[in-house]
Amino acid sequence: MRQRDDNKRLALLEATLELVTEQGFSATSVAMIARRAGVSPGTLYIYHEDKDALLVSTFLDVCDRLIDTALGQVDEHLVLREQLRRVWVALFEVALASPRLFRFYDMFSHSAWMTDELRERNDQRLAPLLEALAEGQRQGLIKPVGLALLEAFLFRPIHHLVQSSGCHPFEPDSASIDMAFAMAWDAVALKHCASQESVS
Amino acid sequence: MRQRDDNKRLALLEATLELVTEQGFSATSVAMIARRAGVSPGTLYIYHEDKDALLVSTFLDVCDRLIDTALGQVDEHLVLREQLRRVWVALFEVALASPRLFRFYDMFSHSAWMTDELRERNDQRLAPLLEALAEGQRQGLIKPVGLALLEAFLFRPIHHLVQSSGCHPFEPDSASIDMAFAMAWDAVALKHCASQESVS
Amino acid sequence: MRQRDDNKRLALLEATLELVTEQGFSATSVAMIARRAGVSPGTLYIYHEDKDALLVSTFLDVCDRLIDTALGQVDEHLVLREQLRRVWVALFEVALASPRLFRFYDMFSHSAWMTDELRERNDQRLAPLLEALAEGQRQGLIKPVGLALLEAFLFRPIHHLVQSSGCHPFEPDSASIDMAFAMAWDAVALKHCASQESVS
Amino acid sequence: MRQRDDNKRLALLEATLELVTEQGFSATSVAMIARRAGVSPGTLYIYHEDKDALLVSTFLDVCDRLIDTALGQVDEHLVLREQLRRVWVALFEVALASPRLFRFYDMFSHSAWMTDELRERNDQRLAPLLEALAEGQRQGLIKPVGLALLEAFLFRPIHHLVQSSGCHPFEPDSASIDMAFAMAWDAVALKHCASQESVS
DNA sequence: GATGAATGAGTGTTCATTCAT
DNA sequence: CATGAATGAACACTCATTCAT
Repeated sequence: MRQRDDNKRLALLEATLELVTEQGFSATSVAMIARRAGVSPGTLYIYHEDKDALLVSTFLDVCDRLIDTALGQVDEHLVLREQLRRVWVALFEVALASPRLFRFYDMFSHSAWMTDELRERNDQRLAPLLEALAEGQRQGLIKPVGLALLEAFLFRPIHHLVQSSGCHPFEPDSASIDMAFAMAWDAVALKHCASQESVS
Repeated sequence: MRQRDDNKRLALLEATLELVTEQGFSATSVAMIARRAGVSPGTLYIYHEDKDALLVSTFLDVCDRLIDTALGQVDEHLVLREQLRRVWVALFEVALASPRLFRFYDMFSHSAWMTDELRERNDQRLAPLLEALAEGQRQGLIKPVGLALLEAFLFRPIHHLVQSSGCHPFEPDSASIDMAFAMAWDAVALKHCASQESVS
Repeated sequence: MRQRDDNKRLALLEATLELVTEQGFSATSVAMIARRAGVSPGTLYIYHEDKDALLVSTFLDVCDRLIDTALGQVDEHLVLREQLRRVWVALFEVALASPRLFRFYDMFSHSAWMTDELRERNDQRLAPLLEALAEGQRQGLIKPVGLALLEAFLFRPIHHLVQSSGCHPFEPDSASIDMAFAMAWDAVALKHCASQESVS
Repeated sequence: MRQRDDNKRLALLEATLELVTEQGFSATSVAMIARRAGVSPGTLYIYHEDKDALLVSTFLDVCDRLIDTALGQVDEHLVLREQLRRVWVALFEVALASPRLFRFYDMFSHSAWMTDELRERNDQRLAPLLEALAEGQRQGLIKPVGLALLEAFLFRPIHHLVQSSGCHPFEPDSASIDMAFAMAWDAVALKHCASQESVS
């Protein structure tokens, strides 16, 4: 008997990621995904219950790759600002290497497949980062506002910038990323005059 | 594709807006839209060339309602900060009144139907607002950064906050909106110590 | 706008009757039925919710044709034995004219689609005939036994005989039918010696 | 298609019997049968050439169990009427013990898988019983009619009664079975007035 | 012999679109 | 202009069968 092949599982996730970001959810058929993954349509259903389950699995895989990238930079020995800067840099680097990751994440999370359950799962996986922010608030470094606001100004802009969609391009070179992060930091930091050099 | 009955045209746009935000693009069939709008599927094709054209028309309608809301607050006689604050407040008000507007905008703009052409059209419609920002940069009020960055920190967060999606709710009362706007302003403003009271 | 076409509805029922009796339920695809009926697969779904509903509708149509044939012979002015004889003759005639009718009836009624609800419906349609039998029992003409037994000996044998399946052929000519009916009558009749000539 | 493990062979037949009577032929997949039998789909093909062969084998197994039950009661030392009565009683007992047997028999024999070849095989297996009837005809006990008619009134009603399908239940207790058999006997017997007490 | 992953043709069903009325 | 019946290609999914292990 053949063993279940992890290569096939990954090939299906990768094919889904590619095709959905190229053509969109509705234009991507199960048959196309199977062909691109090099398996037959029937095989797809050994690894995934149905098309919806495949999309969700792909989303979870994408989320984990992004979240692992971010969490890999959380290091309690560094000051908060430096931790966050490294998270930013790491995410821009992964966006350069695999532009589809953020694209798929955004497509899925704005689709009708997105659920609160999935949102909560990701939030829990991000707990170390969110805890670092909470600690920053307790230390008076971060504005004492709700998590929704911190997310909106710290993380959301990343999604906008890495897709650099449309008319106003953003070139993610080292200097640009530093400037972008400085703006994020200004938004969330409880500032003292001395810190103003962040924009110098 | 003559347009005789404007009621029917609007009913179709409204039905599309409702159904797509409820069920998603792929789960929304032309027949469902027609039924919700109170017309027959055949009639739909008198007003719209095909399903794609209907989705794009709905998107343009949604964009115009949001853009008009924003532009309605641009008033050269006010200082830039106040203009932007009014834009923020107006957008939150419209989000409360018609939550589907932002939801549809985000769903569509992250879908495969979004094109650079559409993005550019919206940018041109937003010209007065973008021009006000450019003037602010010339006056040394706004950080001298590219438009992508200003968008990312001034407008993107609004989309995040009005959907208040998921675990971290954002209650858009007057105080919360002011605080949120203060963060946006801190992100983009070229600050002097005196302005620090924005977070007080 | 086109009107719903009763010819199409009937053509679908007839095509189903033909194909199922020729090939069986599982070997008969929806596409085959549609082609035989001269419509497209999609059209089938305008007239029937799904394949199951089409099969049930065909069954009901078949039942009604058989039941109407039988009930057409019920005439209170005739003695019971003559009424039943006419029912028998009429059913054999319809079996000769449309052999598929009994074949489909039996195939369906022994399949997993058969339900008590359908059985009850047919029983209610047959009420006049069953009532005549009950009256016969009150008059001492028919053995005072349950309906299941009367059915088993009066009607079930018809199904067996009209299909004349297999090795022991039954030629439904006038004399044979009369003999067969005599046997059915002997089974259910509360007999007196005088009636013995029924087998003469 | 070697047979090594007779347990597996029997488990497959039993699983087929159960699933087909529960769900019908088309709803019963090879994978379901294998799972119910506790083997893998591949193993099934060691014991049976394909699905059709499995169904036919199950049918033959069911036929043999029913035919053996009937033939076990044929005893030339008894008068014909008593022989037939014992056949009836035995078949009702097996129907009570294994209701699926008659159900499967009827489902299969009304399906498109039924062939004249199978019918003939069963007929040959039933030869002793049919021969007893022929002998009865020669002795003037049984009406001198074709085998089709004798089958229709002697055996067909059993199938109807043991399934007791639908609205008119038949309780197969000893008295009811005797009454039912009396009706069958009346149908086929060449009667003399003296025998009338059968309905007393 | 036994397994179950793999296959791909085939299924029932949907749906954007057309067109006779 | 308006209708909704009709279409048929395309879809997601199943399943009898094979075969590498």
